[in-house]
Amino acid sequence: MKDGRRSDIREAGLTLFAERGYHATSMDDIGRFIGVKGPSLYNHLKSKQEILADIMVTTMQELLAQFDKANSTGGPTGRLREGMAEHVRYHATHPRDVRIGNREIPSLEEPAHDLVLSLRNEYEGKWRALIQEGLDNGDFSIPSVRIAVYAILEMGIGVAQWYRPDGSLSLDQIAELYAEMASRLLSARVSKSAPPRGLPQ
Amino acid sequence: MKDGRRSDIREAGLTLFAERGYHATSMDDIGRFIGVKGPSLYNHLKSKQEILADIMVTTMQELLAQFDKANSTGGPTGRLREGMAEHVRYHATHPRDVRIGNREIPSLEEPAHDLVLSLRNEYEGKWRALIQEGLDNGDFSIPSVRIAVYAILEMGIGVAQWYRPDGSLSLDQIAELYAEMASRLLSARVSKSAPPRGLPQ
DNA sequence: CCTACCGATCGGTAGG
DNA sequence: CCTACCGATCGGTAGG
Repeated sequence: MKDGRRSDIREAGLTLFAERGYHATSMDDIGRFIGVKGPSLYNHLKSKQEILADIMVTTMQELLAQFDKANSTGGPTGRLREGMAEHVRYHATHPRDVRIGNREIPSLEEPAHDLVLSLRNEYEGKWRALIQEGLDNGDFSIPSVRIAVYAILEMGIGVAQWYRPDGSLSLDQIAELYAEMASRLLSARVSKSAPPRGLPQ
Repeated sequence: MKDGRRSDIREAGLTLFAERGYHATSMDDIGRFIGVKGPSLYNHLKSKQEILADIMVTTMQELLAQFDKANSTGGPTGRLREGMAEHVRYHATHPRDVRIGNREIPSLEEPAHDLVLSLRNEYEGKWRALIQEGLDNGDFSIPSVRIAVYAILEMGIGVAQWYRPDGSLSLDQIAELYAEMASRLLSARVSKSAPPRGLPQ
């Protein structure tokens, strides 16, 4: 059942699509990356498009699953901090997936295109619900839930563009810093259940 | 001197590169957009790459010029608010340019590729200087200037993806909202020179 | 501004 | 897994 070649091809697609883009990567390029000729890839898949769809759908499903874990218990302030930390951790540790996910939407064909868009909407919806809840119970203060969600998600996505594992801040420190920035952005009240942990400086 | 066709071609490139991507747009597509055949374009330019380079270099130069105007006078808090409002206004009103600028960097050839990267560095450097100044004089409080700059710029860039002129908030209201979010993110002290203007709700 | 055409490259198939 | 090859499409040129 486990097809090792399938995951080799996926890995090659992740690297090459992220570096050059989908349309600038040929099947020969992908084959060369794993040491075979282009046409040999068709023993493991039906089309180039299949590689892209697999990457983009799986990425959104993983992101949703991670968020659900972080968003399961506690009040809005604590869940905001945990959710943001997880959002940042995911983007920092999956830079190729995220880069492709934000860049190749026009390159996706149906039905994967619609599926990915609906998964993105689902993810945004979970965030809207969380922030709306905090607004309703007085934990947060912000003029527009929708715009706050855009701002918070977008600033976390950016981490994928600059994070390096050998940087001066650890991933946990960076995740905590973004959790703090998201809290400030919403003027979140300090909660007892999730006190801010120590930040550098 | 004014070659009307040149700006027609640029406009076509803006629309098509933003929608489909550079490599997924052919010279015939661009020609069709302005009502000529693909080969006729070569009377006005030397290569497809020239269209992309023109778009990306001009965009970064405009963004830098806009920032310099907004960042010219006052203390860090006021300049932060004005700079952020202008950053957001530019991204909201140039969605195609910005989308191309953030997506087609790998499609750019030298020397334009290096030029655009250095213009981006210059833009980030101006923001770092502004925030460092506010940190030094006690207007701002944030553990990492570099990460705060990434977060602030990135959340403003995101506006290009969702802003519509016929939305419920005006562009000035949106710009002001982002200026407020950036201020909160930096825990900016309220300054006398640039009091927060009225926000919706 | 056009038609005709070039060499190169593409995704994918045939056949072994 | 390979070689050989297909039809289509690409950016760009020639020549008018």
